Amino acid sequence: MSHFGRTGPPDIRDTYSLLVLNITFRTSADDLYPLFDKYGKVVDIFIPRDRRTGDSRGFAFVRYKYAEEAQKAVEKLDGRNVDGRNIMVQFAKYGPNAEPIKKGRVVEPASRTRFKSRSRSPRRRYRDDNRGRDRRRSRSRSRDRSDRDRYHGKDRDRYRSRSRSLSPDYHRGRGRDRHDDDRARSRSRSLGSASPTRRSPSPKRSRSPRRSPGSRGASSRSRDGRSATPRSASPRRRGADSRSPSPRNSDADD
DNA sequence: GTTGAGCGTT
Repeated sequence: MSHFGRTGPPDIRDTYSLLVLNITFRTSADDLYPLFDKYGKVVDIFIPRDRRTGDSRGFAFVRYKYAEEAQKAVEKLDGRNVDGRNIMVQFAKYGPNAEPIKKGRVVEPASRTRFKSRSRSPRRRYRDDNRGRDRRRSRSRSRDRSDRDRYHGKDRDRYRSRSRSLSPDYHRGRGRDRHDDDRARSRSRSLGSASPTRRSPSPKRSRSPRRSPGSRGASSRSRDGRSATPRSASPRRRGADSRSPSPRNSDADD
């Protein structure tokens, strides 16, 4: 999804990709376009975004028509303050197909390398030999937290259902079974071989042991539409829910 | 609303 072309990469055959790092998460291609376009003909600008969230990942790719212009932009825009943060512009070493770009050859003088060395933090270390996507996973520590949080939300349902849809191997192996197993184990641990007597901590402290996984499970199931059957659980649940007209209003225990 | 090493989409 480029701002110039809605159909993926326009033409990388005669374009030089530049990698812009350290940009703010709110910086968009439109914000970088005028900056890079000033130093050369920008063919296209692409900013990788999260598939789930859709927000910028913190870096962008700027495609130049000529390497010389790209090189110039790298030297000029590299370290430029954008939106409050200094961006880092450098030639992209890898293409979209995980193929090394032969064109975007880094041609920087030795003197400049030294200059950049002291200007740049040594912490920036390219992957030694691993170029797989594993790095991507561990790349976002903070992002992982967000993703994890999301997994606890509603998005999780979407992924799960989708996974099952395009995962014939898991047609009925993992996923649900695993959940069941987990639940079964949980239950078994609750009142199973675990120490039942020892399981009782200070009774006077445990005032609200209402933390039961059943609540979540029921909710999840409802979403699935599998065991909707409100009729089955109706009799019992209705009684509990029907505590509204309960004559016990003096019981302010809760 | 947050975060910060890094390499990309139809």
